[in-house]
Amino acid sequence: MSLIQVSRGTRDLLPEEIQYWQQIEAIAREVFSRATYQEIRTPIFEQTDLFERGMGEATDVVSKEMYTFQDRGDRSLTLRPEGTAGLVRSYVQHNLYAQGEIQRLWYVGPMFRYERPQAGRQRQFHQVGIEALGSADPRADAEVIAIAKDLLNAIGLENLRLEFNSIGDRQDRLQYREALVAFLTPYQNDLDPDSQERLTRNPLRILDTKDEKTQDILQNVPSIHDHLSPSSQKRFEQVQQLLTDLGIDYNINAKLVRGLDYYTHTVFEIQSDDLGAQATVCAGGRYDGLVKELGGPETPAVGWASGLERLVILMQQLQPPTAPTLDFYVVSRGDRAEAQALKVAQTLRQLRFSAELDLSGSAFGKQFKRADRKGAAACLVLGDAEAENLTVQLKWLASGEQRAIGQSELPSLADEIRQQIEASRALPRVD
RNA sequence: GCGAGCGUAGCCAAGUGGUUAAGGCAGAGGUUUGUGGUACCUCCAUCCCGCGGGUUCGAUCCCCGUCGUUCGCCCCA
Repeated sequence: MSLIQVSRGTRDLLPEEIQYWQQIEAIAREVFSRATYQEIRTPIFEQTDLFERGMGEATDVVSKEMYTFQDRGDRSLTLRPEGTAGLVRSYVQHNLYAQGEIQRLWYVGPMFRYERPQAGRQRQFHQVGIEALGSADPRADAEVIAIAKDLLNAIGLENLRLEFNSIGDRQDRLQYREALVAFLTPYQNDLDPDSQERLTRNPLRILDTKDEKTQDILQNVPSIHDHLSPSSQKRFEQVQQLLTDLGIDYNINAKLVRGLDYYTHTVFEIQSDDLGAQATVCAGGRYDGLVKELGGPETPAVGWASGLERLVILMQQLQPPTAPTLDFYVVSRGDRAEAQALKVAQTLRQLRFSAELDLSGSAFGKQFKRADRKGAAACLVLGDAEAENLTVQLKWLASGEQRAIGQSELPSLADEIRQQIEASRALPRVD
């Protein structure tokens, strides 16, 4: 037997887990809309060029992690590895910049990277993110960070660290890059192999290596902060002040750089200790050059993305899954009764009760056993006698009390029954 | 792409180079053919221990490969 299973690095979200996803999505919607961010949905695949230009061809994501394919028209398409590039493409394509000085947008959806799966990392994974396009105001930086924190707190996560840094503008970074290479070149042969490779390709990335020997060498490395222009330095300080004013704790991390080329000035990560090796639950920063790079007008922007799988892992550590509540379990036996039971179940649902219909046709005893296991508040019972006179037995499972009511009485009794359901949930069961 | 561990029923899980591969949960049926939660009984891997190949008289157990998975590296959310 060769059963077809999910592809490597993808997985099914089964009902037991999905409640966490729905909870996060609901909270995100609420938090974002309160901050006047609007949802945007863009395609899951885009032209490959978009990501190459947007994220930088030398980045790992672009150079080795993209799901790229030719379609039947021989176009090179790529499953989006992140959300920002597509969102900015849409912003430019639809001239959203013409509609106002700032666009606040959010998105959620699947992203794809060809990587080796491990804890908190899938090939198809999901991100939720926000972007504020059109403002260079440091308050925009602080706002998006504050919203990230609001979201994570609303989900119930604590013990998170905000790592914060400025990597300046292009000029600052070019200068710093030279200084960095000048500093590291004498140690070239002592660096770990990856870092040696990066020395020519992307020296800033050496800073956040986990290799201990390389980190030792980096003890006295020149700081990016000494290479920020006065205006970059000022921005950096302003954002810090705003965060402090908001009561948001942060840790300035001069070695925090990010993997994508488009970042400028503010970069940050929010990390958790409870995730194994993949500590980052939310990351982002400012990207003042990206809109122009993708053919739009010079437009400053700032945003972040958060990995839903990682948020779900943390949530599952905090709250046990909750079973859905059930108002009614509809029990029936006999041809006429069974037919009426379906109608009764539909009536209950139209009256906005939850109701499960037992379809087994097994003995009443079995059906009650199931009702009990499902945690129903009450049963409606139909047998031959009830079918005959169009009644139904209403039985409360906690107390065992039972009375006959007419099937047509259900609508007029709905409010009373609803109150009793509330009450019965609060009561311990009677033996 | 690299390294290490793991792969026995729907789930958890014991086990052995050789007759019927423990146990638990879940599930089905029954004791209780119109009334539930406990208890008890029965059933639930008999081309079979991920798949393919090898060693062996004989492999679920040893070896190789492969796929999957877990954790880590790289990188990232």
